[in-house]
Amino acid sequence: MKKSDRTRQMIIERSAPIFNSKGVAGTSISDIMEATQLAKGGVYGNFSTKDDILMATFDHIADTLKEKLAGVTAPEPTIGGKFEALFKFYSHYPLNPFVAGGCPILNFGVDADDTHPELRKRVAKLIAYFQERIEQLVNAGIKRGEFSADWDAERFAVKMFTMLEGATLVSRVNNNNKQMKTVVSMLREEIAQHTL
Amino acid sequence: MKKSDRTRQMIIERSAPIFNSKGVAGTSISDIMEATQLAKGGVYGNFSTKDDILMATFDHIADTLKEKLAGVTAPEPTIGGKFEALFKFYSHYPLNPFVAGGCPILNFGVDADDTHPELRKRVAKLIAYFQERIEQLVNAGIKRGEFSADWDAERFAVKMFTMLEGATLVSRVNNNNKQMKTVVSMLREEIAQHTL
DNA sequence: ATAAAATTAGACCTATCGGTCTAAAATAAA
DNA sequence: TTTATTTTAGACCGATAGGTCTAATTTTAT
Repeated sequence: MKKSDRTRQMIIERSAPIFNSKGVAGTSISDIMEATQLAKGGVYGNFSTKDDILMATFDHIADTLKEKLAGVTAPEPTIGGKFEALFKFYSHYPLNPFVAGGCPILNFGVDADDTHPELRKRVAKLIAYFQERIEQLVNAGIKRGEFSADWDAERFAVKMFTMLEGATLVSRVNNNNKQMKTVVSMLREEIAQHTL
Repeated sequence: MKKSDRTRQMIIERSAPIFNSKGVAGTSISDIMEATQLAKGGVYGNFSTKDDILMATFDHIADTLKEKLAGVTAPEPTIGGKFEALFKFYSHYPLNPFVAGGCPILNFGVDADDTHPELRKRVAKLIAYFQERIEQLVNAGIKRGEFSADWDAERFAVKMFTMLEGATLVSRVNNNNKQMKTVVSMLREEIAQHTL
């Protein structure tokens, strides 16, 4: 592996928490220079524009999110267990996110919707990915005989995802995980109602 | 009323959609100069800093939101009717918000949580206000005999608020109200389940 | 109508923005 | 180890950022 590949990756990793905390417009190249301990030439030798860094960073964050959440559910043998693992994790997610600054879907989604069509599309794809995973989980649970067959997986995916994102917003603004815990407990109930 | 009061108000009103769309860091004084057709002196004669404009603008947006939502529910005599009016309204809210740029709670909340403690607190107050209003609505419905007495108003307020905010995020990122409509239909069901 | 007060235009200030470029330094190939 | 290549530092660029200040204009009160 070439040196520049490692440097590129280092820049991406250190830019992630900055973009995620301060937003796209709020993040400057000098923020990135400081975080990476590189001079301007070091940064622009690996990326052509700030937007180039942004997009590469978002893609990296998206991959990280997918991996980490897969890691949360993977050890559990049952679908119910996988949901429970997700809930345990989400209970403290708003104040302990993977990437400093909170949920990247929330942050980049809000940032991009009026200002950056290409980024907006990538956030949309990431949302679709997570909602599909929830849906697949429910359907797998039905097939395995854990959940009742009449449960509407798509609607539950929408409910769970919107509640978790909304609770992340509220919990971060309140600097307090209380409402996320309330949301998780309600989602748990809903799963229990459909568990055979 | 003094001239400066009117000018101040005009600056606030025209700054609102800019801050709400482009974010705090993404909004420049020259954006505000262009929107108000004022020169620099005209802006800084009425506000001392950009942050001063921001805070006054947020307070104005908060008042607008409270008034507009009160206006949606006011004409309905029953609590069920008030919820139904809210749902009708929210069904197309993400792509037709009061203030251009989407839901200010979402936008300013995400913007402020890591960067602006004072603004963060004001967003928290606004969230609390809306959640309390939902709670009061449920409790009023119980007292009026519309809803079953065992319904937990506080938990429903958290569920409804987080779902609506999450659905606003998703709908704006998708540029499509579909998931908001799904969320509204699920909230309708939940209300129906508690309606006597 | 006039004088006093409030308001505004716009030149100006320094700092920082994103980005370019070249010479030096570090790396990789021979 | 020498050479060719890649990578980096940092001076430099024009544009724009937020903010100040003064002279001129507009409002308001008399």
